[in-house]
Amino acid sequence: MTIDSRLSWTQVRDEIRARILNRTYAPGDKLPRDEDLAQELGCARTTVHRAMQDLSLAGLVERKRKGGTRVKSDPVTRATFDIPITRREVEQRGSKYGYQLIQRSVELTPPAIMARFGLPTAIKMMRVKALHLSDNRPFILEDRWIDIRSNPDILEVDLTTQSANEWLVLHKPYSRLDLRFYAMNATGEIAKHLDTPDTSAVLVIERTTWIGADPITTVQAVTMPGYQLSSVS
Amino acid sequence: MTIDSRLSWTQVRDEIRARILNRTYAPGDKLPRDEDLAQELGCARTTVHRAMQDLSLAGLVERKRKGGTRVKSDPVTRATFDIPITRREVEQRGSKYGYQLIQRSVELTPPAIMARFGLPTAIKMMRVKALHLSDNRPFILEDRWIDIRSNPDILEVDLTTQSANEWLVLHKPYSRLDLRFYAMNATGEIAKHLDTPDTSAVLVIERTTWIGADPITTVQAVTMPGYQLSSVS
DNA sequence: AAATTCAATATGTAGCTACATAATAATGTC
DNA sequence: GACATTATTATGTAGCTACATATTGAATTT
Repeated sequence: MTIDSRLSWTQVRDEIRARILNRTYAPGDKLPRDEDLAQELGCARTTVHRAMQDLSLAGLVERKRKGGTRVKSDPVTRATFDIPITRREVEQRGSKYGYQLIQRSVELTPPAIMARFGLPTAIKMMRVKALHLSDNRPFILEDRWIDIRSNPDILEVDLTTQSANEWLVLHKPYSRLDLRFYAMNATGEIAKHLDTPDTSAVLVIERTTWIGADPITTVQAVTMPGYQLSSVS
Repeated sequence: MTIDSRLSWTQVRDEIRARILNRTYAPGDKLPRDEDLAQELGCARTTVHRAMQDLSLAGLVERKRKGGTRVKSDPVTRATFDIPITRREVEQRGSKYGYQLIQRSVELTPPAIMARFGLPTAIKMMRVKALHLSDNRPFILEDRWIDIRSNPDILEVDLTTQSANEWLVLHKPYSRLDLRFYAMNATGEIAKHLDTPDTSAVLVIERTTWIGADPITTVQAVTMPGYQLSSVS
């Protein structure tokens, strides 16, 4: 867009955002209709619409058909995070990637895993424990459960050389994702695999995916001490 | 849109996504031009454009003017997180919110804080340590630095009753945000304030904001043991 | 008065045109 | 051949029209 021509949708968005932070439109208030704002700012309704969509995505406003647009009463900081494939993450840091399969079995899901998927009863799933290495040092320890009903082909994959992480991300689309982060003290077995002192604090990434209503996989990825996650710019 | 009429942009997006996961368009491949895809799928270029924008935002493809669209070679899991104002977070869990100011001073920024902002030299900033309580139990301990050049009015705010967290979020817009999560062992002073055994693992949220190139504030928020962050659906 | 129906309304979506912009490819000049 | 200039091309943006859809609120019926 040209600077001195009409307003671009980003400019409109910034103007509205400024007004919200100005208290011109206070938290909980109803904003003017798109069309009125468009007329006031001298642009088309589509432009205001685009701006509003962005603000809505950013969590600043809430829109409802007919109901109009209102400023969210409790502002939140919304940020995006990228969780790359572990191999790529290691390689992008300029380190050598390594992978070790620790365990591969078929087991009945314990209650904790059923809870993650929201399953009412226990079923048999494939369980894979593996260690990702960076320059031959432990990097991430993963404990994964895979639903063999929705992914029977995983049984054919050679998991001694290829990580289930990578195979699933590349071959299994998901429609729903739950990601959560928390801290824990590395206990006996985990501390041993990560080669770290007992009770050292580690960041855990828990990732569960479904396709439709069917579970695909859930992983608990325990990162090495000092690991840090940062938002995408 | 009507089901049996033309394709909606979400349908187009899903179709393209399916093809990417199908390996019809493999990682690194160049996708057809928007216009060609539009013709093939029987919709307008704008519709394909919208779909592509979404896929680009989701991190699945990369677009460049003239260069066209290509499938990102290393797929990532992208998720969004909301960091609410602490008071709201506590209240939404149905607990009573409490707040205690621990320290309020003006100090020269140590190297660690300069690094967070990318400052070349040390400057004087306001430092605020405070404890957020949930049902009278420690919930989050924050150690905050505020640039008094860009926020002189913070000096007038009574921080014994109102948290700087809330005041800043409500009154200070930011143009750039850096969020990072990591785990640490609660040390002496932190463990004491959080009323938790020494060395227990805690999740730390570090949040730094700028307006333009100017620093606004940076916080290290140490959460209580067991705290968990989860992605928005 | 309660329930149902229906009209009004604000946002959501699709398609079209026109032009802007950035990156590449082709061309011309020295 | 190296460099600068220009044309080409694919995506990005803005505006318009038309219609879809959800929700509110008024009108109507029971």
